Amino acid sequence: MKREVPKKYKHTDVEANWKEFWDSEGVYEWDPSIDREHTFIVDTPPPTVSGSLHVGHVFSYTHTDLIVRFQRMLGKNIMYPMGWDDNGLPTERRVQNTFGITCNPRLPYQEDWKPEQKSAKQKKKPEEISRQNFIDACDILTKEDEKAFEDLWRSLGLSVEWKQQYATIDAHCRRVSQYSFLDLVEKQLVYSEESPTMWDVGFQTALAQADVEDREKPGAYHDIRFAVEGGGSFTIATTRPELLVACIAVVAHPSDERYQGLFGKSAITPLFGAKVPITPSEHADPEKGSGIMMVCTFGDAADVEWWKTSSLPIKQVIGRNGRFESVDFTKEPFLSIDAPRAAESYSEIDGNSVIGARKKVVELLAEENSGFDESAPALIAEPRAIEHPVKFYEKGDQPLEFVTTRQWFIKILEHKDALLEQGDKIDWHPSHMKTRYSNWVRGLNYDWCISRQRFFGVPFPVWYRLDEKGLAQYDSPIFADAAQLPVDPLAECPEGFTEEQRGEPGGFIGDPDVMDTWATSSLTPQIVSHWGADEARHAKLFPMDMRPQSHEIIRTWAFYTIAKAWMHEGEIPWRNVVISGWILDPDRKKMSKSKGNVVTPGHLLEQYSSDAVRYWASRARLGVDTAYDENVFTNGRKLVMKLFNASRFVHGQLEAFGAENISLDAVTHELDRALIESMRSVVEKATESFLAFDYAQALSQAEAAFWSFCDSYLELAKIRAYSEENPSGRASAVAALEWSLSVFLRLFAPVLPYITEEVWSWHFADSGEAKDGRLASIHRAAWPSVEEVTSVPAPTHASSFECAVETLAAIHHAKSKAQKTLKWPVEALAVRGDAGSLAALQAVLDDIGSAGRVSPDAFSFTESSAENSTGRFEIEVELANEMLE
RNA sequence: AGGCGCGUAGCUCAGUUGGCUAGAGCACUUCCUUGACGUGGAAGGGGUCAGCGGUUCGAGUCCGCUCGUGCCUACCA
Repeated sequence: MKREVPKKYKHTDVEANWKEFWDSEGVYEWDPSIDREHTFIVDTPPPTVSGSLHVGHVFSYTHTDLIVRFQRMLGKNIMYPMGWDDNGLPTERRVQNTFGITCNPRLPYQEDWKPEQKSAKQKKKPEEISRQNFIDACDILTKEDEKAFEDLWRSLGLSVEWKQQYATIDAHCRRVSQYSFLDLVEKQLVYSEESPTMWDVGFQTALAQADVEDREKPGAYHDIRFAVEGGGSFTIATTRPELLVACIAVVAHPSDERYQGLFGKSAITPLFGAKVPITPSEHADPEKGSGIMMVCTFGDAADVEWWKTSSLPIKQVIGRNGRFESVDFTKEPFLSIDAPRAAESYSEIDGNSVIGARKKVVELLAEENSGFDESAPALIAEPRAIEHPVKFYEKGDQPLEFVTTRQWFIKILEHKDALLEQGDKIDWHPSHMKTRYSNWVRGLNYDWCISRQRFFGVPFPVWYRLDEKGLAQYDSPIFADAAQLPVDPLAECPEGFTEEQRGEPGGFIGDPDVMDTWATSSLTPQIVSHWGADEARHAKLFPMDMRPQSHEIIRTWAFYTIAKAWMHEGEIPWRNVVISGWILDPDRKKMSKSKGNVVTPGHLLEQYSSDAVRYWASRARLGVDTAYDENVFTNGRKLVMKLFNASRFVHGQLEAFGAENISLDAVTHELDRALIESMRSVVEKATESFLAFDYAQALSQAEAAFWSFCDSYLELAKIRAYSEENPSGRASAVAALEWSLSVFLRLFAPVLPYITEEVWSWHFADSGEAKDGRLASIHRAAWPSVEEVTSVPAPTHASSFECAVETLAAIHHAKSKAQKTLKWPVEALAVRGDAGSLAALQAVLDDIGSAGRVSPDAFSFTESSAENSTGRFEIEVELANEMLE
């Protein structure tokens, strides 16, 4: 598109214009007819559609776009899709709050139902709706956000292929996710099991190891005396006295001298009078506490591990809601030697939360006769306060408990080695990020629990038969057929059954759970490739080239994606992982919504321009955290303005000379050849950096070269460039200017897509080759290459450019020192230097003369072989007495 | 407690496999102005490269230790 050259640069106009152009011309479209080898595929992170994006998102998404734009200019067919993550808890909560609804998966779908904004009063009594209606409501709400996100991405100039969009809760993603589950069933990589699992009592759902984090919390050691059957006692220390009722054993280290006499005997728990074995176990640390400890089902992960290797029963006292459940002390496993007394004690805590129960138990333990040995309190001292790590669901606010429930798991523990190997096959940028992956895989302790007791998400394509008594037959689930997907087992019935048989003895029930949101997110490559639906497309798009993401989700998104790709196809999902750092606030804390220190990007794009914001992002190397600093936006804007002004000047010369007369064959002047020589090296270095995903270095190289081009070359060559008396010198300068500008524009195009496209359109869009019948865009132009100037010889003297710059600098210095304008004429200029440098200098003397206002006869040269400490030359400048006309 | 980073000018950061007098931008000081650009240009001040020790002809760069800082993982009796 040919554009008039504006006098002033108004980024808002320019950006609006080109944004529209790129879209209407399909500049960023993926061409399905091109083969894999010439295609570059990105596994774009689908942003969570809840609330708003902040500068941290702008930062990392720009990094991806830089690499994509570079690859596109290398001639690659680009697949750069965009997804929206609207699956899972954040959306569930927001839809509930906005529409005052709640999901009841047991309700039937109502076709004509529409969500409405509700008053605060109405929201107090949320309307119950079916799962599919809830998903519809989510669609409606997230669509608005997605539109806002898309607008921002477009403004920022992300060269996304907007025809390739997905949302993680849409039918396509649900199908892929369920298809993945069925494939894992077939490969026997998934199983369901009733076992103690990490459980959030607030959200009332099972969790996976990756969802859990440690938080430092205050706690207290309680020293509690246990009686020994047949006489005697010992003291354990615990931070969880409320779990005393769930104690199944007492253990000490086998080598611990203090307890040798107790092994094999039974202990009697205080308050509840349960007889539990005293056992030697490596699990106990003699150094810690009293060296002897109680094992409860379940206080922590160690208890679970220990219990698994024992043959002891489970004493599940904490229910799904985190409250203490009723217990019968007259029967196993809770059988007490004094059941009435145990029941009386327990009546105090039955139905309490963990916190309430703890308080009560401590009070009870402090009473006389609380133990079963002698008439003294079992709690033998005041609790000792400590700080200790406690496991929490990362989105939760109550400590996790271990609750025994039936869950689906993906087998990852037995495949650690294979998954480590897969990690090795991928190139990580920066490379040390692979260590985080490896550490995580090595440290895994649980298979991947993928079922969640939530409503909004991808359901399991599974039903269970009910026997005559109405009990579910979990051992022989009925799986959906791949052709049925996506399926909602609570709304649809399995083959061979009718809806009337749902929940009836001899009938069936649907699996009520939904999958972990990562079970779907881990399939983003397969979602984009249409795995299982379009094998030809899948073959063209999988595995991908690049996964951009941040480092805190290596343990989740990267790990799960690698695991799924390996399980389904024995492949790596992508060849490169590209990790952006974080944006830190001025106090060097991570910018995040929860900390309330976020900066939103809208006004920055307005104020500084999209190019300037992209410049800011482009300066940060991969994996490096960056402090938020608005000065960098200003630098970016200055670069944009400089490009605009320098281009305006060059364009003026090209117009005046006549575009049709410009030829690289005319580059005969020493200075111009020296410029092109230096450009060759810039192009090579920038290309090398970009190929190594180091866009920041590529930018820094291009930028340094460009400012030097403006300050030195343009100053030296400008007079010759419009001198009509010197046609060959002029032709040489104009051709050098044209090529150099085209190189700079293309080097900056990935970083500054708007200004470069704008300037490109003034001159180069006409000469550039239009592809596919589309109008030429710089973003479809070829990445600059030294091949373009093979016809231009190297300069005669390798140092002529440096000699010119040094001499001009000396002239400027003299004028600056004398506080004169740079246009002040020079009376005499004496240069001392070695013969080679003097020869190089003389080859470019005409330009120095015109730029420095030195007449040809004012120069004098003296050969000197002496080494000079400050430069190539010793230069004496004598200024004229007065400014000439 | 282990692992991985980081510590260079007042601020934000470069510094490639060890190699001339350690760089850039911003900020600061002084000056220049009208034909690409004051959103510009020129000149200048400012650093015991966290500290200590080692290898080397030579260390910001390699090795060891220490300190500070951040993240990841672990630690729940």
